[in-house]
Amino acid sequence: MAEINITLPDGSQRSLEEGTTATGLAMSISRGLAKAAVAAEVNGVETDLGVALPADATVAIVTGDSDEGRHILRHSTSHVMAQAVTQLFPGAKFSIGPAITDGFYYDFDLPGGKTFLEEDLKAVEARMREIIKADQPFSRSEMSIDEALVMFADQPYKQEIIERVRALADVPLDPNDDEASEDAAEIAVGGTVSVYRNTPEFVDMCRGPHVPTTGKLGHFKLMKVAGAYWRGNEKGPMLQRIYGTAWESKAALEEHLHRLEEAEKRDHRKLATELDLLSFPSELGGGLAVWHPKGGIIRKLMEDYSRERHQNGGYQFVYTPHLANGKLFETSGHLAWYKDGMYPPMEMDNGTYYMKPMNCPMHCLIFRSRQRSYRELPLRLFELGTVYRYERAGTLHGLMRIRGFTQDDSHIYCTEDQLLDEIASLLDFVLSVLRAFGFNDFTANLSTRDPKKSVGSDEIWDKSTEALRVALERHGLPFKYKHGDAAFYGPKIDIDVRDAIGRSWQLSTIQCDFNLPERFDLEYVGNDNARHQPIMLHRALFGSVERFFGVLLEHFAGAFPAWLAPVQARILPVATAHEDYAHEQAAALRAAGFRVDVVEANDQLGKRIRAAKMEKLPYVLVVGDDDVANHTFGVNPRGGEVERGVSVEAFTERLSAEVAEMNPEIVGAAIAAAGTSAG
RNA sequence: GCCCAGAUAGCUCAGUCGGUAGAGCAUUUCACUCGUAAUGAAAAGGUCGAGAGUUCGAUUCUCUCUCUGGGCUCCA
Repeated sequence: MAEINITLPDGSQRSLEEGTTATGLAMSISRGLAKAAVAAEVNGVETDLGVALPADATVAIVTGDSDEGRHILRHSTSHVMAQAVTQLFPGAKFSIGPAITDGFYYDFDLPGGKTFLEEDLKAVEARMREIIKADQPFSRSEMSIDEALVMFADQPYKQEIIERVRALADVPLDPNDDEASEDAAEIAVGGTVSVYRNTPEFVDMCRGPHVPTTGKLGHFKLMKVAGAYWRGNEKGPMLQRIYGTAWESKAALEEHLHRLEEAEKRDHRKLATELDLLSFPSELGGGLAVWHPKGGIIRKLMEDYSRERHQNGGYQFVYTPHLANGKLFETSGHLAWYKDGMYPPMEMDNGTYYMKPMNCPMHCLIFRSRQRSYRELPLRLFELGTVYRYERAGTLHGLMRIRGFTQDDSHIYCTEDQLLDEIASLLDFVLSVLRAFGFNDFTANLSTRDPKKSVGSDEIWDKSTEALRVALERHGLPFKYKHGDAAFYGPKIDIDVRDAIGRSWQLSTIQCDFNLPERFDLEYVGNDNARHQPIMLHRALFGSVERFFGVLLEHFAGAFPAWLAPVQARILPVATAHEDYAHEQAAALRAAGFRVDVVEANDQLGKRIRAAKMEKLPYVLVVGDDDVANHTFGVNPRGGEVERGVSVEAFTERLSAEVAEMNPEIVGAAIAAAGTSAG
């Protein structure tokens, strides 16, 4: 019997009998590995375990607990779901069923326009478990495009995908290019179509690989049903999408479900209600919020901090109205590009007015209000500008997607020579402000031109994209490209931050704009006494104050750091006799610049402490006989141990330090104030 | 905008197979004055999201609208 040589990922070599499969290889290494294996990587290509290994190949066994392995488990589970659905709902048409983050989905079109109900999901899940128990093989075969069309004669969505394969057969596939290529790349291998058959009745087109048998699967849960457009096309048919999650073990599945519960607990909409921060009265209309006092104070602190930093950063403060004549947005081009996203026009005596959907055109008017010199550049205009956008009803989501919101918006006008330095220092500024709010993990995206949705010459786009790239590299911030993701007027850098439970949020943005200066005829007089067009940068750090607040709320799970907490300390007198002392100390702390309240002894102490803990206050101060006698507090910090007999001065200092730690610049003032009045 | 599911007291929810509703917490009052996560009692609190239809009668069934949730699409 001939032998073949296999190289393992660690570089070691093995001799195996010719015809040995990846499963055989895994078995020869260890039984445990064979059990955990879901696929193999042969010479860098993911392959089914059951394929005979070629000679002199480098082979890695893919196990279910790796990212690639989970991807295969999930995708295989989606096939099982499609089989279950076609069995339970004869005549069901199915389209695509990819693996996604944490799970998978499959899109279906049920006969007679039927939709899945909650009970249907349970039935599908039960049938899936039967299929898994039956340990059906996933057997691969390849066929020509014409054969595939016959095989899927009653599956119109599959037919459409096969036709795409045909159309793209001579074109090299670029999975990044568009969705069509992506589908085609999934199933096409060199002009043929590969399919996987589970039973004589059920076969699905797929490039693979898959687990060898359905018995390898099982740690899954169907999560929800949702509508989804075929091929993502709003004008196309609406399919029924079932989402599921799948993992390599029961423990991993449970951990995932637990994470979802934790995320739900810190949902900003839930916390906003529980902590009395803000609400969305239905009387106001969708996507519009009112801020209650406790949410209001946090917002004020965020805005104050932002203003302070901008003032120190060389920005100048401007204010602009919420309404403008439509001609302004015609000039800016926004009316042409985003009319559908703007509130309907108001006809008035001398024209048609619109709520402003952004601040930039007005800032351009400020720039243009008089002749500008190069000596003024870079000119940085800053405004907490409230804008109104008619977000489509189905897209609204708490504070994250809202119809009236406030941007911490700035427009920077500079010369071409200044551009790189300006962007690089802007990156420092952005990250420094984000760090003050407790974020430490950043990644950047560089969005490039979408030729179908953009204005301006290639030269200008190339130049500005290059400027952003160089600035990112010079700054050393790692970044990824998002091709075609830019706004119509120029490329942009987005900053994603990771929150306390690992979720990523897109917050800050820096955008290059060669378009508005042109449209508004902006110019400055250079040192050559000639007129030049400035370059314009748009940037926002929070993005929207509302959204940033929502992200903070979820990041801290409502337990705001001391500098942002609506109430920093609550004093609880043990009994009525200690109320005077409690009020005196509260007044002193307030005079020192802290936010402190008192809850009198009408309820039992334990109950009042519980209430304060539910409000997630940083400090609860209990005062009784000892404290009145010794000028002390019983300090009960959030998440810490109770300390009795802490002197008033020591506590004041501690709170000052804590506030200052998070926010060095603003809180300096509070420390100074505490130093003078607490002594 | 599209698909699906919802809307009952300030909050979280139960309930009415069609006969106008109930709990816990919160609120108010009274008693208790207490040293670190729920003292007891009482009261008050609802056009059962809005409008229309069916019906002797609608919070309940039907339709429309508004708002909300999960997705899709979109996101200057």
